Amino acid sequence: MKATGKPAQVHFAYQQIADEIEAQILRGDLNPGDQLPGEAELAGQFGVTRSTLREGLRQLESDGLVHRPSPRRLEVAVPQADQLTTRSGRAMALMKVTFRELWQVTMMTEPLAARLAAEHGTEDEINGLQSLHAETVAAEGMMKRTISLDEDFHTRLADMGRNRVLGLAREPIALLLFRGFEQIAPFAPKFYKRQIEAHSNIIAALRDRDADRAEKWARMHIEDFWRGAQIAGLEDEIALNPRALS
Amino acid sequence: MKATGKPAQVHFAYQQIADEIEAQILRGDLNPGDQLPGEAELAGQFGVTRSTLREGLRQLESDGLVHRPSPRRLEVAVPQADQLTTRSGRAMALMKVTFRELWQVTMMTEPLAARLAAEHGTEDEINGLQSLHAETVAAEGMMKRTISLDEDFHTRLADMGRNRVLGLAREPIALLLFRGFEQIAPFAPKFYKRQIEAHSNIIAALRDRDADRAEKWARMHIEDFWRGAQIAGLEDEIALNPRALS
DNA sequence: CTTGCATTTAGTGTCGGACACAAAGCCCGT
DNA sequence: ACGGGCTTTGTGTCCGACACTAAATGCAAG
Repeated sequence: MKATGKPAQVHFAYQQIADEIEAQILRGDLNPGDQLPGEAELAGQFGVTRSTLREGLRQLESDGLVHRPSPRRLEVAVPQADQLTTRSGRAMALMKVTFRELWQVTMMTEPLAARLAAEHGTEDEINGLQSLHAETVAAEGMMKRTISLDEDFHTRLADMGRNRVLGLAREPIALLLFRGFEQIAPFAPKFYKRQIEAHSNIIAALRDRDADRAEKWARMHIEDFWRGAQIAGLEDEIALNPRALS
Repeated sequence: MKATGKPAQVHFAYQQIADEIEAQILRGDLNPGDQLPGEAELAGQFGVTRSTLREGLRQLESDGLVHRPSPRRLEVAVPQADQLTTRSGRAMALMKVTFRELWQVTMMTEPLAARLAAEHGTEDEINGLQSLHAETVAAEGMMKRTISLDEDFHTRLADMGRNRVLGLAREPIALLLFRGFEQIAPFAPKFYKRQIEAHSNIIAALRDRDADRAEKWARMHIEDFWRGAQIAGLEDEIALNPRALS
């Protein structure tokens, strides 16, 4: 039976500072884009030295709650996905998650992304996807380029669904999984073609606003990927490549 | 076209320190549990002052890569979920995501969690879930307690599936969504009973190792939740309560 | 020789002051 | 009015210092 909020250990000054500013941001007293006073002034406000205050700021900065557009300006940051993506990616890397775990989840996220994209994607976005797909076709056989384009394709597809929660959740997972293509491509060269087929079918389904078909093809696409992983014997291999993050 | 790794801006000493130690951890030169030297020694190693080094440490600490079990001991941390959960939760809060977005994703994660739990959960875990469920039944009508127990139920269910990726991805989302029960309960008192029914059916399915049935009941459970949200008119409301995080 | 307590010691958290360097603002001569 | 040089302001880094506490050590009693 734990209470709602737990202030817990707050002896340390730098921690209190970070917590206080964080609270102000969450509470809405400070809004993304707002500029904060200089370090000297802030330090004065909180009654600590600059050194101490700076430690608190570092923490907020690395939490992505504030950032410095120029060294001169310290402002409240708008949370950005890639920030979280690296964090989760690192965590999963350290946890040594397997391809199986990544795949099980991706089997849900990508079909959902495709479905939502079919429902909400605009004409322009579909056209953008189409031209991206053209690049992919042209890059057949070029592994690294294909991976990069594939990541891009799926990320854009997810963005089209107008669901930021899905975008946030799937990005780090999909990234890690798709990167595994590097290890399966040598075993299954024909997967280039199957990927191209799947992508173009997804695009066609989007054009028809056929959510079911989009979802189905996305599912088949990811299933295909799994077959490749099986051929390469990766099912329970650890999915990284720590230096892939850096 | 972006290259793979981008070291980018690294003029700042504290940043370089954080990056270097992070790299050592990711690379495996430092493993979770390893103790690091004292600040003075580290500062000497990197050729900076303690103040500067400390700023780097703060950053690593807030990244969850190192932590202090006692103020005296600084060691490489094992990445823990709740760390990421607060981060993502905060991000979604600031993004002002809607219940709809949360629900759409949860409609995928919880059924998958139930399915995997049916496949991999141990007898002990199922019993644990059962007694948790008993508490929930006893708490019928007590909103806050019910919410807390519900969160716990679903988290445990997810843990049973032996998929850490799913656990990581769903936790912050489910937390935010379920907390919305606080706003729907007043409108739909009968949902206490429906929740109890769903949970006990899920448990029964787990006992029978019936993945399909477990998945189905989980889906119905979340659908029910959505109906409640509709009754309360929350569909496109912002899902928080910033102080729910604290 | 082991155990319990007091003491030393090492290390963290915080302070205050200081300086170089860069950007933002200001001033002035043409 | 305008551009270039000067001043101001603020960050990044350094240095030295001190209180407080937890770990290590030494000492005394069993």
